[in-house]
Amino acid sequence: MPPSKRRRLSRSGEFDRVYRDGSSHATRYLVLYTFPRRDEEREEVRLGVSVSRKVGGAVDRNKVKRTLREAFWSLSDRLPDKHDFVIVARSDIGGLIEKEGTAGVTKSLEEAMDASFGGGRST
RNA sequence: GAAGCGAGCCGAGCGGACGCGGAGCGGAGAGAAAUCCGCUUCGAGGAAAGUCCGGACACCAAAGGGCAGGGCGGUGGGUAACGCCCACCCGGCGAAAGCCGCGGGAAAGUGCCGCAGAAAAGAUACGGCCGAUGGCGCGGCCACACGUGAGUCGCGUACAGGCAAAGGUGAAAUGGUGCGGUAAGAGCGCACCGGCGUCGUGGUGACACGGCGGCCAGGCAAACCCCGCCCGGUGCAAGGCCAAGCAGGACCGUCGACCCGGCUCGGCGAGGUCCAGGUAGGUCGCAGGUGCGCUUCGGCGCCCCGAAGGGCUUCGGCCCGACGAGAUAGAUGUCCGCUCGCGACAGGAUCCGGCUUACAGGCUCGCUGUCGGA
RNA sequence: CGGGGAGUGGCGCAGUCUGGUAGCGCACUCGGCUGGGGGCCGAGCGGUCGCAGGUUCAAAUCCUGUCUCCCCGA
Repeated sequence: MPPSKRRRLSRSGEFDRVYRDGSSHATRYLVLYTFPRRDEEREEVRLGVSVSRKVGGAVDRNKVKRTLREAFWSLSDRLPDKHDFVIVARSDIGGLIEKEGTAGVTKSLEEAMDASFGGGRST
């Protein structure tokens, strides 16, 4: 299992590349963008999270980000190498976390992943 | 006791596992970089919030004068400063403790006061009231020259004149109520109340109390304005350093451009504007300081007390003590066990002092006496 | 993080500076012209002026607080 530290997107250009050239799949609670990187040596998976002010205040938004990251890296077995991902939270996700916690977010994220690149990890 | 009022404080705790951000140490690798591993340690709030004020700090050459512009507004203190705080005064509310108030000037000027109403700011006209005085008319008495008036009385008229109470409008009508007074009336006179001026006393002062005078003065300044005090602009995306990268051209300018927020005086002194092209990375700023707590000393204020003295609050000084967040797509959770009242509002982004707004529940101290009990 | 702007019928806007009547266009309803539709003409319906306090006799307008939305700045 790869460690989860600091595998983050941090530049505006990196986000723009994923939005523009990647593919997207949405559920009621989130949108998952997927972008396969080419021509780079690094094989790691990276994640960016976007939570707008519609979701809530600073406390709520930090909590959504934490929960999304935790759910994402708990599914790291399924992730293909050399890909960048961006998860955009939709405004209903606050209620989901309050009712079902991390498990509900993980389920919603799995739905999006199924639609994006199918079942289990491809060798 | 219930209710109410004021001030201050807390705002989940403990243990375990897995994680997150910073710093330090050790290790892997080759030696200091990058990366990875292990250990230690630190890691959000009373409002961190809204960004409404005030400062620190930084740059604009220095941060200069005048005008314009903006802010504040009872008095006296406090403060680095404030639009903040404290005490007091005045006005309003409450039975009280207390609470609330952008609370200077309307006899410097300008402006506004819709509808209604006679009238909305010099009050005057309008509609009215009066019949004391004069005039006119009629009648009685009186006089005589017998149809006149120069006298007198009564009635009428409203011509001269007197009056400003009543005018059921309005948010507001040149003071209110009562008595006297008069032809009718009127602060015309008197009593009480309200307002103004002046003098005296008390107070640092805002003001308060008392005496006297006289009835002259509508409201709005969160309308312009006047008076007093204060204010240069921009904001850490300020700004300094380093690295990477590109391509130049046109015009203006030391005969003084650009700039100093606007105008002007004055000043600075070499670059500026536009088009095209390139890059939007790192690091410093970035945290121990006008801040907090305790004791003591001193000062302002308020309260208790016969006095000596004491209590509260606030500011300043000395000593002592505590306090290690500094991120940069941006760190505090998840799961399990236990306790209780089952946990609200909500998280740094340069820092500090205030204000305002949001908030489950709880604690401490002081006060009031509409209600109940003894 | 800092700086600015806007909330008025269903929609887009005036009115706010200078306080007393909330107005315009489109849309909607009814009637007329037409064989019918469109179009034109006439009449009508519809607004807590984002919210809460304050000043004033009187507030969409002036003042304070608060909520929402939008724009700009390395």
